[in-house]
Amino acid sequence: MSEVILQVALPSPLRRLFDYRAPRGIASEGLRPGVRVRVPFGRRQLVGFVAAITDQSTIPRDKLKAASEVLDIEPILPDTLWQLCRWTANYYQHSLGDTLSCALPTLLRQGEPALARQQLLWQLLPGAYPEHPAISRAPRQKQAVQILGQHPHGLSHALLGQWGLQRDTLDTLEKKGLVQQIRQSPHHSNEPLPLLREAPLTANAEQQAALDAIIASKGFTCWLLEGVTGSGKTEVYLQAIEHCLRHGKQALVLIPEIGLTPQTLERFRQRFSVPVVILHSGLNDRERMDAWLAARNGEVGIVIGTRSAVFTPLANPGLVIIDEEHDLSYKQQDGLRYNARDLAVYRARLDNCGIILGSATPALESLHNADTGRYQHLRLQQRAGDAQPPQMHCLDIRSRPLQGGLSQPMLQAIGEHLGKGNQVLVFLNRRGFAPTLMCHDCGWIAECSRCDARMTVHQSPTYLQCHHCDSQRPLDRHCPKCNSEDLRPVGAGTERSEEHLKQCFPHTPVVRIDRDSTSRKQAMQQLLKQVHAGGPCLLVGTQMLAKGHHFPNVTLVAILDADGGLFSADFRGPERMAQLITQVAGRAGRADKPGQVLIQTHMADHPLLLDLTEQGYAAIAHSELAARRSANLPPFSFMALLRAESTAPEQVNSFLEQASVSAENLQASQQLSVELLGPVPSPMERRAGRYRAQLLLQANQRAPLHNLLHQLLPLLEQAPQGRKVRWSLDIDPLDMF
DNA sequence: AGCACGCCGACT
DNA sequence: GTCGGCGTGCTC
Repeated sequence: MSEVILQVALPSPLRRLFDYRAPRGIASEGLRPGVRVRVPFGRRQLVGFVAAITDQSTIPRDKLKAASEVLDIEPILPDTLWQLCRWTANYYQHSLGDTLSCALPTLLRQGEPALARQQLLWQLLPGAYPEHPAISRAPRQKQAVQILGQHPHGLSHALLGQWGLQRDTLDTLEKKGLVQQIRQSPHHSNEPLPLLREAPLTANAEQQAALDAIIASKGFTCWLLEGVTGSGKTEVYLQAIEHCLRHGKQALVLIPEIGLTPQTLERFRQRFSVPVVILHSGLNDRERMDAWLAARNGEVGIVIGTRSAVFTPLANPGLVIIDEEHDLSYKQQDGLRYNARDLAVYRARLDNCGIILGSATPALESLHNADTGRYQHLRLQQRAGDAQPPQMHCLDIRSRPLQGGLSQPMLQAIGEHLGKGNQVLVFLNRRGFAPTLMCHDCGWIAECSRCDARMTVHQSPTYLQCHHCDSQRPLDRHCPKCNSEDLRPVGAGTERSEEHLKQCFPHTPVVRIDRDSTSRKQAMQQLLKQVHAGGPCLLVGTQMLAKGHHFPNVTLVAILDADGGLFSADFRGPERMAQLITQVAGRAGRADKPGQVLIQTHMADHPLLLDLTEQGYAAIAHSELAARRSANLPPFSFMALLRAESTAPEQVNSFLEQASVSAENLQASQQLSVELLGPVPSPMERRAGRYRAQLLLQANQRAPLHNLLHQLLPLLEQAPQGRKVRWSLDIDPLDMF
């Protein structure tokens, strides 16, 4: 007589399964892979996932515990999503249980039943009408019947309350047999609604060509929709979604973190009358679970969300859209370090549906995939309404004095645009007043005590802040080295540019948009109100300004510092710089007000800047890809980064050395196809009081890299050195810090 | 990761 | 005398 053994994936960093006996009194037929179980684990109870069911275990009988509870009748995830999670855990070398937990909303992770909260709705029964004799002398009841007659799907108490209708009115009607109460999940709709609330816009030739391609295809296809700013990518998304909905399928839309602007969402809700759920940070646990279940049960047509929404289950998946696919916020930077864009492509493959990656500045990885035919390349090069692309020029600031980060010619250009009643956007990717506080007598620089970094000067209130660990302290009054009192802020951040612009243009409102000025909720919307009013004004801000918003009255974009990207230690520096400048440039102008972009630089003849200003992003992307090819960098090779940190630098080194030796030994028996670079200290060796170093693994093919990692990770988990440091593995790292 | 067990310093 | 520091080991 064989026994039923459950192999359970648990929310723990341990990358293995744990065997349990079936709970007592549970028929084994009720147990299927994918159901949640509550199990005793050490001294606590955990919610795990049945990964497999067998009849034997390598664990001695007396050590096997019985699961305490089966939490689901059906597997909690549809099959393709279950497969996606398994693939994710394997690809990112992460515990399966942890991965599955990441994919579930908090309440389900904690073992709540997978049931949406039911809401009670009042509905008319047949035969109820306002002139019914039973209510002829009851105006309240008459009103209720009238209102309910207009809402055949039913109305909740809360909504009826808005008309001033009380519970007892409805109770009386129920007794008279005119209304009934029904239970329903909040997203449920029981009658087909008209699909569209608003007619689609007329697509131009390019948009139509893209749509034709998307609509014509069946099954899995990945499209790279490369559309310059203002070319109407969103309209293509909307019409592609419409097509998907018409076939009774659901659409999943991923947007970058900062892209969650009310404007974007409003556009979806305005166009479609089908239920749309938006998974945003404002939802509480219950609302999140309800939305998740509604998506899984096929009750909503469209799901919109950020990175983590890639794990939202859909009953009828039909289309996936990744907006601004190059955006870095699709990569999770801790724990399970997945890239939602890459996972979404794999998910679409599993679901056998289409996926659109949209961007004005596609990632080089995506362009390469389009070049090699893995993705279908669709281009939108025309701006709506015949608007001209902005004219870009470099402003050589070598040996020119800067005030508040601004050169004289830049100030002059700003003055000219303001003089014509237009708005100007000043972009500086550095918040605070000044990036450095320096002693004018001896050259001492204020540094962070916990990081290898300089303190940033902030003003009103005045203090020093480290932008790497957030530590703060008051400004020094004397130089600690030479006791001089002549300490000066050097360089300019957004606060200083704002201050200087206010002095230069005292009659023009200056609006600063950065993390500091928008930390309060709604502060951003408040600040932007003035800008959208349309009068002359100056906008100063960091990359927060580069995303999501459009400023039709801005005719000049002033980029104060383009040099950062040219010197960057990271090989992706130029790509990032080109994307950022192109994105900021795209914020400006409209058909009757063409935009101008001025870029301050010390390297006006740098080929990268020349290419960008004269030929645009596509040209840069091409030459950068060529450079990556010859340097054998991604996307022409594949990387994994093993990072370690600890307060004790020698333990960091000893762990990574051990890892390096293990990796070499593993390779000695095979061929040496994975290159090991390091261990080396991280570019910023000390951060928040911890020493950091890394070992880079690089290979020309994915397979050997992953084979090696597969064997290496168990060794690292066992290594005694690993217990003393914090370490993590980043597959396909996007930044090297 | 938790959570316990276990063996050495400053405190009511 | 105890409370508590975090090293080490285990979780089916």
